[in-house]
Amino acid sequence: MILRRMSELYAPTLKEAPSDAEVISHQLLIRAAMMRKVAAGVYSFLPLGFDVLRKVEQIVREEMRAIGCQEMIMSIIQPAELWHESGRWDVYGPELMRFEDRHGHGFALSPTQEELITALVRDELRSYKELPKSLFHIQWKYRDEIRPRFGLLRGREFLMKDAYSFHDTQESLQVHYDEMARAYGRICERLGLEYRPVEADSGQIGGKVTTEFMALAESGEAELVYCSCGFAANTEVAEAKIATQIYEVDGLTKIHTPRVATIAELANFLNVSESATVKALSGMDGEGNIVVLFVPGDHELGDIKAEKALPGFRMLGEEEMLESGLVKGFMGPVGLPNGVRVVADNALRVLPQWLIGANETDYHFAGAKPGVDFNVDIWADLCTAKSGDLCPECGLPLQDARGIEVGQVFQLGTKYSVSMSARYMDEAGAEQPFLMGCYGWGVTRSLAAVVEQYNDEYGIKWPMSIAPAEVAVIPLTVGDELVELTALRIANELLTAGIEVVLDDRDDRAGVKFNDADLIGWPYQVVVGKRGLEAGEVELKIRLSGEKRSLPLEQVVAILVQQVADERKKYQ
RNA sequence: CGGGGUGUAGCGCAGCUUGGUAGCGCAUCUGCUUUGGGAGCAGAGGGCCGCAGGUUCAAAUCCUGUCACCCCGACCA
Repeated sequence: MILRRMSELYAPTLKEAPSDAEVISHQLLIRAAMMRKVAAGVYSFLPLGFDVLRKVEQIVREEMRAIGCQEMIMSIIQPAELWHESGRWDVYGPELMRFEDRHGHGFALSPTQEELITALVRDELRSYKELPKSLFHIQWKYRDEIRPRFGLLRGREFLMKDAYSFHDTQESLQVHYDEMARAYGRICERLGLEYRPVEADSGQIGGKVTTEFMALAESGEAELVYCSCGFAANTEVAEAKIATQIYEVDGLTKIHTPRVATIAELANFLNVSESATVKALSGMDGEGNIVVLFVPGDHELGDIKAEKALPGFRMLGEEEMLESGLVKGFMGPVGLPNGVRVVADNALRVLPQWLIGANETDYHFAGAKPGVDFNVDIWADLCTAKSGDLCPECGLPLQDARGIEVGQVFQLGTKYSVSMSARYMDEAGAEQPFLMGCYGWGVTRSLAAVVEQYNDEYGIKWPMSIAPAEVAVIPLTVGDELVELTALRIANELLTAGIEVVLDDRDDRAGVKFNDADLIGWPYQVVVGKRGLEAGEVELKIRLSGEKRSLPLEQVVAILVQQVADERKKYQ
């Protein structure tokens, strides 16, 4: 190894963050000279950021290889035919970045790699004897996001590890899926991430069984609920038990509620909690039927759940509501226009009387009884879960958190192998479609997630496992030969001991070096100054804990070697 | 895509209402001083005021278009 010198390093740090950087990881990665913006959602990595990126990548690589997943690399450029074959050229939508070559042939920049890998193996992976097989690569991905934002957290270009596995039995797929999930847990731990594996929706990728790995962070775009028993799920899919309250009256009672058109107003008007009310929403299912959905008043309809219950579902606009004879703000299940279907959330099954709109402006009903005053056509799980709802597994109240999705594992089943005719020959000589799994990990995103969790007012506090260097040696008092030589000697001895060192030999004032060291986030900082040397000491600062202590000059290298070794172990 | 906002030096911003020589802080360069928490003084360089039209004697400023970037966005219950 060669000693890295700050005087030669291209690391232009900034005092101020660019005005377009909103979240802390975006601001600090720019300020600490880790990266620079190229276009909306597109970034270049500078030397420091590149080193971090490579380290994250290496951890992911090691964990994949450790479970027998083989590394390869596939092209970013994919021919349109493959996407036509899987049917996703039309389905994937504008997020797919498309282009044509000079002959007018269509191509896409890969947003994911199911098509390419399936095409790659289908002709040559032919026998059950060769299964299972698991392959991965780490490659740039392109998704033309509607609104790129939050720096690396939602970019249009991002580095991703994606792995694909091929199996002949569900048991084999399950075994590998579980191995992957455990490997993902280890990656989180080696990156120092506080995380939770959560139940999730499989979205555009398809498939049924899936788990998301969430790095906990306030800036995260995903909401999740979790329980002390270990249950955790994305609020989009969590099947929480929702408690409702009864607003009890004697028989169906019409209440005059002038200008009380919202749940908050209704609860306030009758002085009851929102959970004692029932909320109505109007929409249209995929076949064009008008539907009215009912959920507990203190809950929100979940898009994904609505889509699951009523494929093709969408909300009605105001004009459509008028045309359908629905009364905005006062909808209810009693006295709906003919042909309107009633869909209700499962939580309302146990509510014997509903407090609900009367389908008449300025009126509500109390005591509306399902099965008596009206009928429910479909019961379904419709609500987005939230804190206070009860755990579906143990019944305790759930807590909520926000998270950054850093990885997701899927059991795809035969979705792509069927659509793309990828088959093997089984023991009986019959052709069968592969059972497939796919497993994504966001490399650039997890780098940002680490910064979201490891920062303070001064800058980044890298976990040692991915810091751009383990120790920074900082000579103060420029021009003092003893200081400079001592710092150089310490740096070289550390280097010889196999430690990654950077020497801040810049001709700058102490304040500049201290501030840059904290901003960049070197885990260990060794300060060599004239004052300390006169007492035979140098100072060690540990960025993560903020601890500072003086060390005898002759012992500093030995102590650091031990400390670094201990710190490394925490991330193995 | 709809709504809102912003484009002026590498970065952060003022100037625009009321048209009249392009400004400030940081950064950069030179010199001197300074040197344990983002130095001081003196000097210097750096601008297609996003782009294209238009109005005007005159446009960073007013008008039209366009591009880029940023923020918000089912919500009737």
